[in-house]
Amino acid sequence: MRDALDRAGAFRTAQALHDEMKAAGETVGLTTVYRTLQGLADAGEIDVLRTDEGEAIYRRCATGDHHHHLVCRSCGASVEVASDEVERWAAATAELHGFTDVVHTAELYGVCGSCA
Amino acid sequence: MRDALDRAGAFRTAQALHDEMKAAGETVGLTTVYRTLQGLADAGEIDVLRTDEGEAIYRRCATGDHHHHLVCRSCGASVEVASDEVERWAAATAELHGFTDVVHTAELYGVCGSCA
DNA sequence: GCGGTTTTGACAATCGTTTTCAACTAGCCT
DNA sequence: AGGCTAGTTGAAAACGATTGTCAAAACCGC
Repeated sequence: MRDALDRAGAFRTAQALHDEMKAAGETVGLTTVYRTLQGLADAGEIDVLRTDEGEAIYRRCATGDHHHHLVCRSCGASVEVASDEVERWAAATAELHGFTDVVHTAELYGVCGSCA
Repeated sequence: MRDALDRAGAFRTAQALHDEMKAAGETVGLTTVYRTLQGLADAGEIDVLRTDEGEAIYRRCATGDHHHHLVCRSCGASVEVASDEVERWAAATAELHGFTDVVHTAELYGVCGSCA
């Protein structure tokens, strides 16, 4: 499964991943794909985002550290970006309004150079 | 419907809103709630986010301008925040990696002062 | 009132995801 | 080997949010 995600090198839905694994000759059930993805996500080995339509998309990232993504909405390719600015902004904003235990999401969606 | 959202003053799922409207004595079908919310969202009159679980949550915001949210994960209360820093970061990052037509999301989730 | 359009909402259908459960494996003890 | 147990698998059923269907109800200009 990790292999399949690495092969993709981009964000994929569980079902897309399943299709690709089947196409690659692997015999695996959709249930197992969901289960394994969930496990990897819980273990922090892969990142999970939600599309506008609410579908979960998964990606194996180079680092387990906190970071954000610049995702191509056409092919799913993505760049991992870290940003002190965003971290500082999030922390400052949370404190300003008296919120605690704050986590943040910050993702960029566009069209990559190859797809344009 | 707008009234109900205003009354809530916070992010709500379609179903929660439906419950609250029923409780307030309004007779309205869940279908209509979904339909109306969709219409308002398309018209840019309300904001839509997705929870971690993929559910859509809706909120009537004070401004139609682009902004982000600091949302309480306990009661749904939220603060609208605008940030030049984030806008600049998004634009610069997109350009750096050759992405075009980039939109971004940036939301903060925490626990508000009243709920803490 | 009266035909025609629009809005409504109960219900069924859809779709992503999770659960169930029986079949299958893998390991392990003897 | 043979048998026992625990863990893993995947097909099919269940689930929950959302959307589609369609007939009934409300509205409108006449």
